Amino acid sequence: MRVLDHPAPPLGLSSDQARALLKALADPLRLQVIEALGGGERCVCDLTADLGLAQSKLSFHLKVLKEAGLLADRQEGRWIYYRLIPEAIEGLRGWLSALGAQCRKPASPCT
Amino acid sequence: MRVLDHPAPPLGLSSDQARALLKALADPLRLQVIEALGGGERCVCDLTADLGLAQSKLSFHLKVLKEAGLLADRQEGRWIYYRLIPEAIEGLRGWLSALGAQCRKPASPCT
DNA sequence: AACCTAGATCAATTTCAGTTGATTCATCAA
DNA sequence: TTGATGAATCAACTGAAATTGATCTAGGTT
Repeated sequence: MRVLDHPAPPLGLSSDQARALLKALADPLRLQVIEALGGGERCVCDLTADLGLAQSKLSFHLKVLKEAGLLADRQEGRWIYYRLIPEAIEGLRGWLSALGAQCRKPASPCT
Repeated sequence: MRVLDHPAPPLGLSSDQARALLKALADPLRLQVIEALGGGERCVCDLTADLGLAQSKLSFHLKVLKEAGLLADRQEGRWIYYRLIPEAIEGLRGWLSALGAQCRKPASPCT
């Protein structure tokens, strides 16, 4: 299930949606991919070369990122171009801001 | 190494720091902990009870979150209180906003 | 048609994070 | 001091996710 397929509960991700995004991002290789795509759309062959990865390895991680809703792809002839979906990142940012909001009050001391 | 121990490169997290935070957050149990602490500081015994976790299990995850720089703890008698470090969340948000910025340009077609 | 290349997929393995239960440590009470 | 409790730590186990190399598919080319 794609995280962003849902019409979206009014606005703002559920915990689970956020966690899926976090998990997808929390891998060194995938983060490199994300950062590489931060500069704009790229084809798989370029990514493979730039990151120096085995083809099946990259393919695996692209799939994970795509299924998480972070990437979209598009075919053109025999090449496939991947790009970031900025709304996914934006959604995660929004979710994070809800977290930090009200956490500064001290504990009710423990009995 | 604590992610937030560094005086911090001017402002803004490194990739590695961001990844450490993402990884720490990308676990269902740890996310529950974070959300539980969103309401304010809590002692471990309360968290254990609220989340219905084995003690060593919670302890393990608290450690992960603390080492990632997301939580701080404080001892009071025999109890230990944990709280969120909102700056960590804030830092991650900032890092995310840098990502989505310029990713909308199409690929330079692949040769 | 035969062939080549970009990329996805699959099965087998490896790796590593999370779980479990036991043990240890420290603080407080009797 | 002894005993009890809150919490961290450790070693052994489990399982999910990543890596690897091979195979498969589809689009182009000749």
